[in-house]
Amino acid sequence: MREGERPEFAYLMIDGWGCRYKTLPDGRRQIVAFFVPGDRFDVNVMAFKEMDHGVAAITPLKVLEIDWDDFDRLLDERPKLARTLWRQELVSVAVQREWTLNVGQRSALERLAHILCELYLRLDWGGYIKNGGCRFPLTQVDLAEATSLTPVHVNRMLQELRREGLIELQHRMLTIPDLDRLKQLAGFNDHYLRPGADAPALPT
Amino acid sequence: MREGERPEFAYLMIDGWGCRYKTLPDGRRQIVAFFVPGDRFDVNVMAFKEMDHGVAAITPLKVLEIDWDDFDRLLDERPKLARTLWRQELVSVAVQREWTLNVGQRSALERLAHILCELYLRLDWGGYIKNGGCRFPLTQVDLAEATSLTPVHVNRMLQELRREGLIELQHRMLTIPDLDRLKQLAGFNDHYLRPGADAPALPT
DNA sequence: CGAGAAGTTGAAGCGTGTCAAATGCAGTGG
DNA sequence: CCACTGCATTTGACACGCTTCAACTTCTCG
Repeated sequence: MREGERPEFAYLMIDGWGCRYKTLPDGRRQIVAFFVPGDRFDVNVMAFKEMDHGVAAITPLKVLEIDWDDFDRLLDERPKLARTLWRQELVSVAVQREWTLNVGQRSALERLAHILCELYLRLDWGGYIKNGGCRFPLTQVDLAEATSLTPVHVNRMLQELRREGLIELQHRMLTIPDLDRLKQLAGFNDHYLRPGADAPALPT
Repeated sequence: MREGERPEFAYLMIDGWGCRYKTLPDGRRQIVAFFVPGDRFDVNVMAFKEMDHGVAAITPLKVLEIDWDDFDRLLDERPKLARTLWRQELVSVAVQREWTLNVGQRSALERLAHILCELYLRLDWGGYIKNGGCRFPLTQVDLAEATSLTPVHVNRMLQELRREGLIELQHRMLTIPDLDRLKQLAGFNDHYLRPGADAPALPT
């Protein structure tokens, strides 16, 4: 799905790795979010006449296509659905704010550490961590576009993380031996990912 | 309102300038969003047990405080309200994505130009531009925290924008003589701010 | 009129980008 | 099974945009 397009359906991400991205007129490209397996659900709807960003698959992607009219009917039939979607979107904004902070204030090393922490936790909560490791299909170019660094520099920083024993990453497999140390380095706090089960305001 | 707190009420921004910000453990600070007069409405709700970010006033702020129970009741009574809030939040994410792009990919000069375009348009739509100018209470430090630059560098870039005749900014007043040229420089596109009145998906 | 906040200036340093080439790896066809 | 191809990763040398630090000036407001 490209920037500027008007999507024909609403989409619900079911499985696979993907990303949202934005580009500048001259081609500079920023990945602004990832989908990973295990994400509860990421609804992709159009609030605009044109998409303000693009969506790309990283691995083959399983998505649910929903007709706009059906979607609309669903919202009418299930009065609580809109609230749930709203709440979901509140989480999305929180994540996006964290990303703004990430590229804005953290050093190259911290940025990578932070993104790895986030992805790792999301995969973990979805049950995708086995023996402390997981599939990790992102290339260094992907990581570069998500962290606003050059692929060359991502490479060097990953080497440093490996040297420090903070990550093992090879052949599209990622292991994090000591997540707490990595969180520490990244200044990572999982607040922003977890809509508290105990938040009183927004019953689903 | 501080990061980590649990707000007692829901808040609706009515008037005045304010910002949302996030900080790192060592004090580095990022402004992740501004409120400006004329914004249709910005609801401040808690989706988390703790706030993932702080909110600060820049000018005196007029806000509506809403009791959580009242808010909840309101959501029940007005089935379409949740949809509206959802839609509103979709705009917020879009704006936040643009900010991620801004600090991630644009040069210092472009970043400033972009943020000025955004604020100027939002003020304009709210009817706050008179004779091509408006009150502009942000300091260079504020702009620095929003653009992830140092105040010193913001200063130099603002001078360059002035030298090029792209902005006039003094005594807390901002004028943009030729918005199109500034947009051009910034790579600005207002897609992300305007939920199309003609978007079919999300009737309010 | 005085004091603190905001804005301005210059010189020097550093984190990350740029460029260019080499190496490794996976899939494909002969 | 191996040569071939294209993409991903790695390495080194050098460049530059932005930061840092520190001092000075100008505003704002009690």
